Amino acid sequence: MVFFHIDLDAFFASVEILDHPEYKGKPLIIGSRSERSVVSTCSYEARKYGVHSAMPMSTALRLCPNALVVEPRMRRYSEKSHEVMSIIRDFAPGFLQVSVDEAFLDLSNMENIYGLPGKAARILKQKIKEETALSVSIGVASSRFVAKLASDYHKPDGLTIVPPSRNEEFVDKVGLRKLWGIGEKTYERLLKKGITSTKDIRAISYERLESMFGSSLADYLYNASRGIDPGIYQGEAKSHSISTENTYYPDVYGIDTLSSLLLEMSQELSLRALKEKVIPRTIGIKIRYGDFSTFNAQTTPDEAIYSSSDIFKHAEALLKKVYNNQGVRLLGLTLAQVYEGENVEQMELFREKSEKERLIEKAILDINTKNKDIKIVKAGTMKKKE
DNA sequence: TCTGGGGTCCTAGGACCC
DNA sequence: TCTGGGGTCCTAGGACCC
Repeated sequence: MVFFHIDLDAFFASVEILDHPEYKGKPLIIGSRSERSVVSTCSYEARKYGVHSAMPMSTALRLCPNALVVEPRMRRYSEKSHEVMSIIRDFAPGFLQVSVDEAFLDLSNMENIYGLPGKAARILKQKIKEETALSVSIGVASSRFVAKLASDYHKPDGLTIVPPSRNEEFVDKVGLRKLWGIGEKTYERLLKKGITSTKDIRAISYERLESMFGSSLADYLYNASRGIDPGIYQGEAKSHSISTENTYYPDVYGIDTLSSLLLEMSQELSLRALKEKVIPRTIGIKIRYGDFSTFNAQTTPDEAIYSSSDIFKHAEALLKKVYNNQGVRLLGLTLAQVYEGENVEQMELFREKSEKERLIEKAILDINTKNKDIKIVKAGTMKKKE
C-alpha cells in the first residue's frame, strides 16, 4: 500500500500573501484582533517569534508586536481550497479530504503511470504550484497514519517518504506527544504510567494496555505505536451536526439578552440546515461562564424540528434550565443527529415556513435591538404547542 | 499566557426492551 | 426476592483535531 497525505503550507496565511504580495516576507497573523481571540494561522516569519495556531492573540502580539494581523476570509480560502482539492482528486484514486487544507490519496499500484511514489509526489507538488501558486508538503507511507505524520515532518514545501520497514523507527522519531490522537491529557496519563515513548508502548502487551487504558485507547496505542493506521480516517460520518458559538467580551448577563442571542443563532442554524437539506433531531446549547466552567444541555423532542422558531423554543427552554445568572463568556447552539429531509414536500414546507418566519423574526430582532427597554416576543413562541 | 469556532468520537449512567 | 445480560437510545461531559 502507498498513501499520500497532502498538506497545504500555512494555508490561510499563504492565500493572503498570494492576494497581497506586499505581505510577503513579513510576520503575518490570521485572526481577529478583538479581545479573547486566538491565532488561526500565521506565516513562517511569525513562527520564528514563537507564534503558533490557537495561541491567544494577546500572547502572540506580545511575542511579535509588529506582526500584521489580518481578519480571516473564509470564503476566499474555501475557494482556493476547491482549486487545490480538484487537482488532487484528479491525480489518483482514493481521494479523501479531511479538512480545508488536507487530503489523502491512494497511490498503490500506480507505478506504471507516475513511476515511483517519490516521483509521483514531485509531479503533484509541481502541478499544484503551477496551477494555484500554493505550496504543499507531502508525506508518503504504507499507512495513512504514517503518511499524515510524514507530511508534517518537513515543512514547508516538504516531501518525506517513509519505507514500510521503517514505520516504527519513524513513529519513534516523531515522538509520543506529536502523534495524531494524543493530546495534552492523554500524554499526561501516559507519563503518569511511566510511558514516555512509542517504544515504551510497544514493550507492553495488548492485554496490559487494555487493563491500563480501556479497549478503545489500548487499540489506538497498540496500532499507532507500530505505525499501523489506528482507523481514524475511514470514519464514514453517519450522524452529523451543525453548530455555532460566540465568545463575548465583556461577559454577557441576563436571561433576556442570552435569549435574544439564541434567537439569532437559531435563525442562522436553521438557514444552514436548509441549505444542506437536512433536518435535526437534537438541539443543544453550551454555556461557558466567566470562570471558564462549561455546561451543556440537549434535548431530542418527539416532534419534528422544521423551523427556526422550533429550534429557538427548545434552545430557550434549555437556557432557562441551566443558566445560573453568572456572567457568560461563550454561548453556543448545536443541531445534532441531523439527517436528510425525508421527502421533498416536507422540505418545501420547511423552506416556506422558515423563510416566512425568518422575516418576522428579523423584524422582531430589529425592534428589540433598537429599543432595548421593550422586549417583544413573537406570539408563536409563547404558545405551548400548535 | 488566559484560553476561537466548527467539528468528531468516546465514556458512563439511566431508561427501556427482550 | 436478593436482584442476568445484551442492545439501543438519551444526556452530560471530555478529549482531540484543524
